[in-house]
Amino acid sequence: MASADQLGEVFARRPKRADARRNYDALIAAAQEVFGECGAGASLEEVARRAGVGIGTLYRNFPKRRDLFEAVYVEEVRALSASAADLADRPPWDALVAWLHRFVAYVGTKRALAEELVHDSEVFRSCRTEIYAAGEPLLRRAQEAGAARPDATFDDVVRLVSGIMAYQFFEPAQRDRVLAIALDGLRHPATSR
Amino acid sequence: MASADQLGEVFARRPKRADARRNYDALIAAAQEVFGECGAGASLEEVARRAGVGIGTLYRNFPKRRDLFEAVYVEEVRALSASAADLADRPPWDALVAWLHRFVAYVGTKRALAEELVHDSEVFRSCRTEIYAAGEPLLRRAQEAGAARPDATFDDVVRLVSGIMAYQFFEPAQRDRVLAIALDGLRHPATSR
DNA sequence: AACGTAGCGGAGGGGTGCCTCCGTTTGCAA
DNA sequence: TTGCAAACGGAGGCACCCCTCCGCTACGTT
Repeated sequence: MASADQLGEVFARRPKRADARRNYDALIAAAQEVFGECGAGASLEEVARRAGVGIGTLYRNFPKRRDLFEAVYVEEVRALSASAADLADRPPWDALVAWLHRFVAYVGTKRALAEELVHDSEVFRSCRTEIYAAGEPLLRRAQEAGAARPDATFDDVVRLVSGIMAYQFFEPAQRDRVLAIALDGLRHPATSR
Repeated sequence: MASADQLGEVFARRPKRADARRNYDALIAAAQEVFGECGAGASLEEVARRAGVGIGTLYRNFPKRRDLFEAVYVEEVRALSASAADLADRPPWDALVAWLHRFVAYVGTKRALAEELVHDSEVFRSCRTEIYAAGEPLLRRAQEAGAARPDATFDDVVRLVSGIMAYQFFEPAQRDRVLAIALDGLRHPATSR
């Protein structure tokens, strides 16, 4: 699979020596934090600082800004896509909703990142494929079971949910209420209520 | 009304001398452009440059970064809130949907701005009040007519719609499809379909 | 234990943005 | 027309960031 190749390729860039690997991982963790807080425009020196690592080390591991973006992004995608597997035994609609809730958590901080990468990045395309491979069957299953409206594409659903959740909700109850409205719209007309 | 006071106050900051007024307006127009393109982190010198004005002039009119944000924001809000009036004669549901479409256009580029201002700004709160004053009656009317679900607050609707639209849609048809799904969820259960 | 090398880190040059300050220009009232 | 206060604009000081380069460190091997 082309997508697996791409993701594996990024993964394979991890260094082998113990200290180097530690730094690499610390950098990705720090980048997740910093990008989450400051968006894609965040300072790389801040990332290095927070990782407890010299700026030189950052640039050796990630020569271009985009390389760091990609590595962070791939890390997230791997986790999300893996999480689709353990939903197979749930009822179709529940499985879809549960996965979308995880998707929401994933997309929350990664918005800015995605927008940065969306411009011609092979890796980004692979990640999309990966996510779609994980989530699309869940939607199809719900549609085949008559639980979800048949005219919605998976891409529609992704945009529906991820957009809503990108906003900060100070009140969790409201977040659920809004998501519920959206999901009601996604339900199959005959089935809803 | 407290909100009108606040908005009027910002409005009153406009300079009186003809050349100064021209520059002030050019700055706001340029800022709308630049913030739309680059987000809230955009360079103020770029704004001045694009307005064809010295950086000093920018800082005299808007001593703090936030002042410029507020002025741009207030400008948008005035337009949006005014636009609710000419929907009064449409059927309740149609009026709501039409206004939400305008809201979408408004919110598209102002996302970053809003996030910047949301942290303790009196003016921002006034703008919220202003928008809610314009939009909330439309929702209430639709709910009273039995066209919209009664458990949704106006705040819910704002978040539902604005979140979705914050993403760029390359295909307008998809944007409409996604919005339609969300609005279906907003419809009253008994009325939908 | 000793060594070769992969990896480290931060100094530093270049660039950009923020904001202030002040000599110059210009609108407008008399 | 003239005068002056209001407004202009950009030079410049400061801060931060990007990225490169190279002398030093310490990992893992023998």
